[in-house]
Amino acid sequence: MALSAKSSPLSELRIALPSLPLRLQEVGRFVAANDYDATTRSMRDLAAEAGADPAAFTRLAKAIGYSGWDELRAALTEARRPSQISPFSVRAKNRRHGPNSDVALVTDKLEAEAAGLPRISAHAIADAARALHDAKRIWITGYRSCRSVAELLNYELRLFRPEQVQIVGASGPDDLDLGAFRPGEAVIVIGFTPYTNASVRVAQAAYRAGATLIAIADSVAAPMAEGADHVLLFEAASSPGFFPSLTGALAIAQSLAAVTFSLGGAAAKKRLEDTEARLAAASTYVSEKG
Amino acid sequence: MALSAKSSPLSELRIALPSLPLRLQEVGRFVAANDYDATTRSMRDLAAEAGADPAAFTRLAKAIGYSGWDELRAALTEARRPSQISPFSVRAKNRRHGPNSDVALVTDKLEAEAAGLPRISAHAIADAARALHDAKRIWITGYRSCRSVAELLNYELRLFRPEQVQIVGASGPDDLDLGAFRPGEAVIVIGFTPYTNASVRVAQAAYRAGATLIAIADSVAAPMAEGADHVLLFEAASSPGFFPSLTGALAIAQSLAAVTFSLGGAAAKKRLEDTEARLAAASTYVSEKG
DNA sequence: AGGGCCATGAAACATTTGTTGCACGATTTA
DNA sequence: TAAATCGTGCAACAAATGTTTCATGGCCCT
Repeated sequence: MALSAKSSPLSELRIALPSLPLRLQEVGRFVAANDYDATTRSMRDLAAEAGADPAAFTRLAKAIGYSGWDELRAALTEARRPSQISPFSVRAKNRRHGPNSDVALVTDKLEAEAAGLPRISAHAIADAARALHDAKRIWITGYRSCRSVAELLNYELRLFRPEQVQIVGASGPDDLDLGAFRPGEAVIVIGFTPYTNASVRVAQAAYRAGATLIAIADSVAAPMAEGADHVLLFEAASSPGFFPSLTGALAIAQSLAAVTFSLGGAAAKKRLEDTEARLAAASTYVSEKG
Repeated sequence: MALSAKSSPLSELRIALPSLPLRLQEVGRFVAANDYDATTRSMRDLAAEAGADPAAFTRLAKAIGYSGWDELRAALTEARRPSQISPFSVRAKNRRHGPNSDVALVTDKLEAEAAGLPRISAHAIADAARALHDAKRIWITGYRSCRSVAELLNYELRLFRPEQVQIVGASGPDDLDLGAFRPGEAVIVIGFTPYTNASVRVAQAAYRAGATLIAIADSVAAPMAEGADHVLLFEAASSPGFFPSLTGALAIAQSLAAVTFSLGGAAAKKRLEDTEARLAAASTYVSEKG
């Protein structure tokens, strides 16, 4: 079984990389970034594109334990070979118990989540996005594990609508924000069983203020979905394991942001580009290499 | 680029196959059945395995309109090249318009994400979880949109290991935490293209300190994956839309937490129950209705 | 049957491949 | 400061690559 401690050539490369000479690091990075070309094109060809000496590739291979470039490339080729075994056959054996029950747990979890995603209603999301598009201001709420989803939504929406989006409670006690809800604004509340009192309070405040309420929840019976103009459902409990799954909620949040952006048209695009340009100017990102 | 928009070289081959000489048909079938080997191994090598003459490969290539085997192989190689990630601006364009384009966008996004999830390596996650289980302390890092994933991971892990988990930079400047990394501790860094400098700094600090480095990234070539003991890959660019998808990263984070919890056994379970009991006592949750 | 045609395998060809020895320069050590 | 070590590019090397040529053998047509 291929389960042994032997790892892929790319991991070997990655682990050895920091302890390598400068030039070898360069070509090592190049190989890692272009491993498909590494398996198909010639060493000299790669060297020309990487702007390095052909010999460096041979030396790199030897430095990480191969007899030469040929052997390293062969390893990369095998690692890339399309798997002939179907994932189902793997699933069939070693169920539940045994040395690899952890792996089975992960596999189950991922498959369950993948199966859950398409059940999300695309129409409902598109409708909610239109509501967001029309909103003068957008408030976002999520407590406990849902806070992460709330923050991602906040982040993405602020990329192209910086002044009009904020998380409830971000700049002080929640209660202050609750009084600020106005008609024409949108309030998003994210949550699932067991529901936190705080999120329900936010939903009620939004409802009373006449703001557009968008609930992202695991059930239409969720208390924060009461009186909501839009309810977007995901399956929190669909996955095996001990914590409810947030993948569905996150997928909804991302779709919501994407559609809202698309509704924003040229203006939104301009805003996003400005933001990206500012980040680039502040050298937030690692610069691209040739 | 030899010819204009032609179909894939493999279909060209299949079409021309019946009108070819006997021997060339055999070779052609072999190429069609083993096109991965055709792109990676040498002509003579293939000939030996197919039980044919090396010259037959050159003749086959010429028979279907290529200048030689090299050119045919180049075409096969390009046809097999993994779909490259297109930059944001390119992806933003060429969207179809129409009344329901928004709905289509959501559907595309969800389907793509569902398809991407099962590609995550369950083994790698299980291994990383074991490393987390053994770690004396766990540091978590994620900037910009990845911060949301980092915070979810932090939240879930703290449910059963409250004193040993923290987000880098949560209690002051990042730099203070970077000096606190120790061998025996684990550092998780989450990120994708374009990579923030800050996340790379954290990864390097972890490496230098001898801590166990776990990278959750979109590529093995990611700078914060260099020297990492575990790399968990997700597809950020797999989904249509304008922002990279975090669903994969989130699924990894949740699986990681679930497996780590399961490794924690009875002790972890006790911890979780205590936490839940405390939250219930503080009446955080909405009480069940009859 | 004979003559032309084409398919086929083996061997020789010019290129290109991965590798290695060597010299130069930078950095470290005594 | 001198010696030693290491990293690096260049150039020459043998091996392997794809291609071509040539001789052979089978096939069809007149």
